[in-house]
Amino acid sequence: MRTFSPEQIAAAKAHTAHTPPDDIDPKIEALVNDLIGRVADKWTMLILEVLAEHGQMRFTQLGRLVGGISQKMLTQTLRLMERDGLVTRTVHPVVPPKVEYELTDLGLTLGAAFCGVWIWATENIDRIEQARRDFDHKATP
Amino acid sequence: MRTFSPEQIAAAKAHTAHTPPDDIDPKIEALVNDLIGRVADKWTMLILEVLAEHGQMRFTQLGRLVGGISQKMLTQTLRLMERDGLVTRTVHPVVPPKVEYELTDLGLTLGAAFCGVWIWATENIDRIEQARRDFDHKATP
DNA sequence: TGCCATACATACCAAAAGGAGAGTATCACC
DNA sequence: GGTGATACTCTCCTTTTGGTATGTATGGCA
Repeated sequence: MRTFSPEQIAAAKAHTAHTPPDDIDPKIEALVNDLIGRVADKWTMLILEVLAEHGQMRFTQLGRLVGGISQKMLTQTLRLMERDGLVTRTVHPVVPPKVEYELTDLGLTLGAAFCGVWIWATENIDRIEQARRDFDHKATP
Repeated sequence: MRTFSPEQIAAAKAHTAHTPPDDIDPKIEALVNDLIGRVADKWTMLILEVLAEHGQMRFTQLGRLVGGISQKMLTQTLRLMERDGLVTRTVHPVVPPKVEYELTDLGLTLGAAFCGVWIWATENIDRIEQARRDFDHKATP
């Protein structure tokens, strides 16, 4: 995980920098909220991470590396990601079947964007666990 | 939405820059994955956004601004966010009750981290909708 | 003497998510 | 002729999620 090149991270930061985000079109906003809901999904994020780390990969291997994902969820999530243009799916017509998945440019930039959240989580996990302990302690003294 | 100060964004970017993310402690990784699953939730993100935009706010008003959220989900999500140390909850012992919610520093930095994803979504929504149209077109010609 | 406002808690119910397991197609290999 | 490998799909079932509707406490106000 967290394996985005410095160039990718720099690109993401450049985006963040040059956009003064102050539009409030309600229609766009709804679309964006939906999109975020779609993309901020557990399996989507984990698959994104594995593909960013390992590049092109086959179905079963991908499932192993993600860990704890059922075939159903893996297929489903990969299809949605393909539909959104985040991954490419190339079928090699051989027997036994061989299908390879790889991130598109769009997928890579999304991975870079999520990188900030991932870093936030790794950096603040201690504070959050402490906050939880405090909260639970106050609740049940 | 998208109302983080330039300083916050700069801080988030600084984080992204100085951290060479190459640890692979499996225990930490699991914790981080859980945390992300917790935090990358639809209502959490929307509440975060509203609080970042408007600062301190009361329960009912917050619900109105988030839009489309039930009382149950609002209470539930706010409790979880409070437990994680993302918001403070101050009860004014008056009648009728008055409770105010406000982001903590931790909440603000999380908002800043998500900012990149939000910007990614707004910038790429057209490409994604196009990708979806292409995909659906190929599926049903 | 009601009635209202606020910030919940609680109970019930419908819908959706997601896991387990079996089935399928095809060819190579033993 | 039977077995195995791969990438699925399909069905059944359980768990989770989330909405609605209702209850509650309290004091000011008409």
